[in-house]
Amino acid sequence: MKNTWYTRFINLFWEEPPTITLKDIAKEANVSLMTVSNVVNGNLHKVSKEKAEEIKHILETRHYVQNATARSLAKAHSNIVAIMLRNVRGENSMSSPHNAALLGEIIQRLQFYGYYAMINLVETREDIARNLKSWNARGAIFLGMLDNEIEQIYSLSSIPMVFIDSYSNVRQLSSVGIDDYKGGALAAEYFWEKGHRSIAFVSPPDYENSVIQHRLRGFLDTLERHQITLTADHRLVLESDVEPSVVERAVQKLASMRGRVTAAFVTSDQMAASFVGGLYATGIRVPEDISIIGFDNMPISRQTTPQLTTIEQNLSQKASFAVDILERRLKTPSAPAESRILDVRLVERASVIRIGSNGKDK
Amino acid sequence: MKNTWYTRFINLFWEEPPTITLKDIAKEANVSLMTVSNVVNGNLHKVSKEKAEEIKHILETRHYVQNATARSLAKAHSNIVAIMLRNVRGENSMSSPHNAALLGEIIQRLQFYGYYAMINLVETREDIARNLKSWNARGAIFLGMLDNEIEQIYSLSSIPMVFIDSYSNVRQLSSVGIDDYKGGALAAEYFWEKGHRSIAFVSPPDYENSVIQHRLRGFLDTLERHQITLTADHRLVLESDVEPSVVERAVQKLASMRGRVTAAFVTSDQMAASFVGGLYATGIRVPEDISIIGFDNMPISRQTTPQLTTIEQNLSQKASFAVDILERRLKTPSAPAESRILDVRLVERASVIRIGSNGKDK
DNA sequence: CTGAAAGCGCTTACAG
DNA sequence: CTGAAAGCGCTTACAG
Repeated sequence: MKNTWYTRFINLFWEEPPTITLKDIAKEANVSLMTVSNVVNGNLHKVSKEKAEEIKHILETRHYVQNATARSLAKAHSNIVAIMLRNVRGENSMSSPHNAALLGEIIQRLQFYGYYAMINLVETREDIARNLKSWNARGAIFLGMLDNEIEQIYSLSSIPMVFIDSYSNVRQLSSVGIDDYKGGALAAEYFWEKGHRSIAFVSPPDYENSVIQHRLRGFLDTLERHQITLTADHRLVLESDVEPSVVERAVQKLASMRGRVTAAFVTSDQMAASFVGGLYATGIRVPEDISIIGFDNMPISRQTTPQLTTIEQNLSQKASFAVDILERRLKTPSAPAESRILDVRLVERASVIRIGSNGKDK
Repeated sequence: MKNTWYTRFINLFWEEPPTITLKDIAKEANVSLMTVSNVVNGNLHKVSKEKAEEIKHILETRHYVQNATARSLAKAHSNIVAIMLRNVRGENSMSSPHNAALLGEIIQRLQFYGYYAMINLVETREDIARNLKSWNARGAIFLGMLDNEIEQIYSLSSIPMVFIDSYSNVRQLSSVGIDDYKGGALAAEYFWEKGHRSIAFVSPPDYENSVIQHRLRGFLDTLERHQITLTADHRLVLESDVEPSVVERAVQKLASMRGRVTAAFVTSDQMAASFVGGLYATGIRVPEDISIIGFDNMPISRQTTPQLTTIEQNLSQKASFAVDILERRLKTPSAPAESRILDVRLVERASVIRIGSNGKDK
């Protein structure tokens, strides 16, 4: 916007607080713009001590705030880290406590390093492309992208990226995830030990190489080792894990399997909690009639009655590892890709009961 | 970054996908940069139809993405809407399902209008000042700011702002909130009808003119009309509503009041759910021993056993009203400040029991 | 309908 | 240690 005579005129009445620029500070300090810039950016070895002090003082009294858009344009990159979260139209992916808490931790850590967090709820590949480029983001963090999307994403931009909860065959991928296979295995083994032989698996669709697929494999492999097979009708697939009506329907389905099924592994605490409540409403008690194991160890797993036995993962660690890896790659462009797989463990609470080997009694 | 001979040289090996600019497109289309700019920005009445089509085609095949930092610098404002969320150091304010779901809805609606959402977890006033200015944000949405902060925030910048869940005496304030007073009153009235006379109020601190204070007032006024007073020890204050240990301590406190208290109004479902689970663990049954009313009507209120009677508020409406008000003020700068207070209602479920007027029996 | 000029507020690269 | 020049990719304001 040019500073024409009439914009000045209007400002007289509008009382817009004037924007302070490097130039203003330079004039006031009787130095060049570059010297002020050096002070602002901490290149103090390029400025004499006295001048630096004086300039710092003026910067403070004038409440100078750097114009991030100008800086980004000149440097060809910004201090923005784009966070890409898959969103299904009409749903709210942040109503998942897992996603929400993870995002919160990520943003906090990003801010700690001085980055700005721009959140993009993405539905299409075009969304990703646009968001990745338009703000010259310094780096990007992806949540829950699928294998087949990752290669495409890589070709879109060469800024450092970290993928959370993604499996991929792409080499040189920086990623943070958990041992989903083990999580599934742990649940299966625990059910087995407690005498369960007829078990259900409840989850969103197990897309190729997805988190869910790995949990399912760990679960199936372990059951198989114990000569148990999971029949097709014991596999409940929820198209949405946040839509109440979808979850409710699955609860009814499981309720109808009473007697034929003694236990169910539900791949999130959020869903598992709905199952506990929902089953109770239909007269089925957890764990007396059906035992349940959840996933995540979110606060909600302690708010149900009975409290949920669940697979624990460390969310805040997942978040900080992701940001730390990104930060290393941003600081030193030659830094290699890093991947971290966090461990999981089973937290024993009250939603699983021991039954006789005939699959009926306590 | 200047395009010197050696940066070109390096690029030869780096294979950075080249950034396409207006200039590149202009050259390819044999028109001036301005004509391309007009097409990109939809000022089609300034361009002949044939040229427009041709340029559009080139834009597409070249995957042109506008450089938002350059645009923002030239226009003196960006398409970013800053979302300010109060955060307490060491806690994660997004682990509150209410905040998380609200944020998700806001971001979705912001994206619908073509804005970018930058999330700022703010701890100090300096955080707000910096975040408000540095990106030339087009507008800002504040969550849960207190009365005494709002005036200061106003003086920081004159971009359009909308406050969610804030009470303030500042005139010309655009805000969206709910009828907190009524929410408190509804809970008190319901307890009264069900025969409860000795009631507790559980919440975070009731800062001056805060959401909590208004709920408390509605609650107290209603009890008073029925000649009931809430004694000081029946007022449980939680310094944090997300820290499990803090909530746990409050649960113990309420448990110790068994017999002296027959009901408790807990100002969020999240906390209320912890109370239901926590009390059960100490052998106190809800609602038989203590009745509970929550607030928000979040999914969790249906996942507890018993399901929570709660005060419902419409989160997605709160979010879209906030964004819509902001959008109107952005489109037409002369648009007046708007405030909306959403209604609340009591959702009756199973966490409150009727007791005899002597305060003991069913 | 089209375009050349100046400017947004900063940084890089270089000369003193 | 300091600063004048050129440039980042766009827009505004204006002349044709």
